Amino acid sequence: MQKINITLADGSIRQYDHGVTAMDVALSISEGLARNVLSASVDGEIWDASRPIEKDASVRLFTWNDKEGKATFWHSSAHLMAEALEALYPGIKFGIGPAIESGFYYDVDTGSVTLTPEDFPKIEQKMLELARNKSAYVRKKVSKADAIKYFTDKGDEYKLELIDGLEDGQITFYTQGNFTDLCRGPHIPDTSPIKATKILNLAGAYWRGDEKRKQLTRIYAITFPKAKELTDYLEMIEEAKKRDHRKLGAELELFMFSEKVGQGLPMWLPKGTQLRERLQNYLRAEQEKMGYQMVVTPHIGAKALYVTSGHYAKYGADSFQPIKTPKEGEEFLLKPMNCPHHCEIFAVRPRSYKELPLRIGEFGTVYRYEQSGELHGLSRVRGFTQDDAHIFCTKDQVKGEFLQVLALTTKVIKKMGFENFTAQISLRDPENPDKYIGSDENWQAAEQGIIDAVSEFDIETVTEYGEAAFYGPKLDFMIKDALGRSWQLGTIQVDYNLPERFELEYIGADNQAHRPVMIHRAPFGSMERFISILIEHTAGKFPLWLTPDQYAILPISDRLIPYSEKIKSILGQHDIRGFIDDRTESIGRKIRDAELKRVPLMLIVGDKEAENNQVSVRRQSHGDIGSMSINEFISYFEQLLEE
RNA sequence: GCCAGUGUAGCUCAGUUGGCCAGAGCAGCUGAUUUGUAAUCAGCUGGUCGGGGGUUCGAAUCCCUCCACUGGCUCCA
Repeated sequence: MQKINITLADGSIRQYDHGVTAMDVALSISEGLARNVLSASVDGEIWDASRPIEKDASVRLFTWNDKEGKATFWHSSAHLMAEALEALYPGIKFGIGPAIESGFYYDVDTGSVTLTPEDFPKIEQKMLELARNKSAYVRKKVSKADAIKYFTDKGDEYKLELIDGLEDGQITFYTQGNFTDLCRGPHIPDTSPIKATKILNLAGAYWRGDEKRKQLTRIYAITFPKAKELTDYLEMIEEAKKRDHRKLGAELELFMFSEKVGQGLPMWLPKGTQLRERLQNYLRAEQEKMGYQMVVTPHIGAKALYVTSGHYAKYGADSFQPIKTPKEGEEFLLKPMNCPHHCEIFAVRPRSYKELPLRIGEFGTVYRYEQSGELHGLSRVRGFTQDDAHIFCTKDQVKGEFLQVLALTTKVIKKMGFENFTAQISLRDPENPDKYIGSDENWQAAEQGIIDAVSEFDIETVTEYGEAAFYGPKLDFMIKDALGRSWQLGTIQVDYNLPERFELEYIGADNQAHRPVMIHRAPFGSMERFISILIEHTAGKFPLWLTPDQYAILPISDRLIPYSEKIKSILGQHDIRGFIDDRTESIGRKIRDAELKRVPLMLIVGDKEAENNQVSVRRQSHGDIGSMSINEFISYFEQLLEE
């Protein structure tokens, strides 16, 4: 028997018989490992653990603890769900059924039947019942003709369309139990590890993502190898619901919406406004240290401005339509972007190279028409404020400026308590050049500028093609919140195009006119979206420096109100802000309400404290800290502020 | 915008197959209580049941339509 060399993840090389499977390899290492292997990669390609390896290869084994192992597990679960659906709803047709970040979905055409959440338990039961059969996932190569015949007989036009796009000789089917699917694989060895399952929700999804085509029913679900993991997952979902910024925003009176004002138009209540302005003040101060200058521009601009910038051609039809002056009929647009205004500020007078880089910042409120179905709390709205700035610089300065923005952004994100973040480099889609404006040379220069700058900065990056803005490539910051969910935050964009469109120039040292480069950047992205993420990340327990009320003084009885006022005034002199709960309520009640309002520090004052010039300190979600003098409290506070 | 779902008091929710003046808790108001580390007690106020139209002797309940919200899809300068 011919032998082949298998290189394992730890770099060791072992010899096996020709045709060995990853499962055999695992078994040769340990039985426990073999039990847990879900899939493998062979020379970087994800394979079934049961697929024979026919040449020297480097093999990695994936279990539930690997991202790849989970993906295989969920993909196989999608097939299991499909089998269950076919058993319960004969004639059902299938679109695609991939694994996603948490779980999987299958797009199905149920014909005349409409699925509802009441159907979920029976689908779940059927899945578990089928899983217990320990059906193997069997891979089979099929010819294109046979594949077409199979799905023609079955009457599944979606699969036929998928097959149409595949090459003969590359088509594989997978069968488990009574269900056969067109599938590239890989799959887990058999259905038995699928021990817990939950159908999560239903949604409409266009076939192949095309809104002109038929809408299928997308069934989202998740499965686990252990029942406990499902319970934990469902608890996490519950926790996420509790932290939902729409719920907390209303409870903490941060912001509101009103039907009368209009969809997607948030209004900031006093507490939310405090929070937001504190964030802005912080960012403004950081930016001013870095040489930014603030400006203010109007909320509307002449239509011609956006024709010049190219935004009108690109988005005009899908925007709020122009408003007109009553007599002259001149057209103005609600400002969807600040950059054209800032370009005009640059052009206010001839600029010298000595002024560059010129960093123009604005907390600019913009209005964008978002489709009604897109609106979501504060994270997707029609009127929002960007923490925007545009840096006008020379080509030689781009890298340095980009690095400065990277430094600013990471500093700000860390200050907000996010530890876990990565950068996504968003480049052009090489297959769709028409989506973009500007010359190839400019794009190349801009893309290379980003890549060069980021390579010098210590940050984990991923590159995505087709995610660039229409006028230039971007670097987007992705953060992970306390529940492990990913969010896109701020962005940095290098732009050679707008300066050209606005014919911006500066006079160089050579006394010649040159075109500046523009960097667009917004560390938070928008105040609205950022605050929505911050609320969910902190569950409403904002950092002490940022929170609207830092303390609540809770007098035990009404006669302690004068003493409470004295404390409040002393704390005010130290820039410590808060309020007195002067209601005639029990102390238990006042504590409960302050806890629910997420007030970080509660100062309970009774006769004892008043006699000794003390306060009894209680920390939100920590409990009783003990009594201390007012000065001691101030140092305690300042110490907490440092943390 | 599309698919599915939801819409009862400021909030959370009850309201059997259509049938007396639509209910509760919390919040609010009034009064009493002056309280020691997560809800003091009592009374009261509050709803054209999302808007409009229809079916019916009778609609919160059934139908149509519009609006908003929720979960997705598509989109995101």
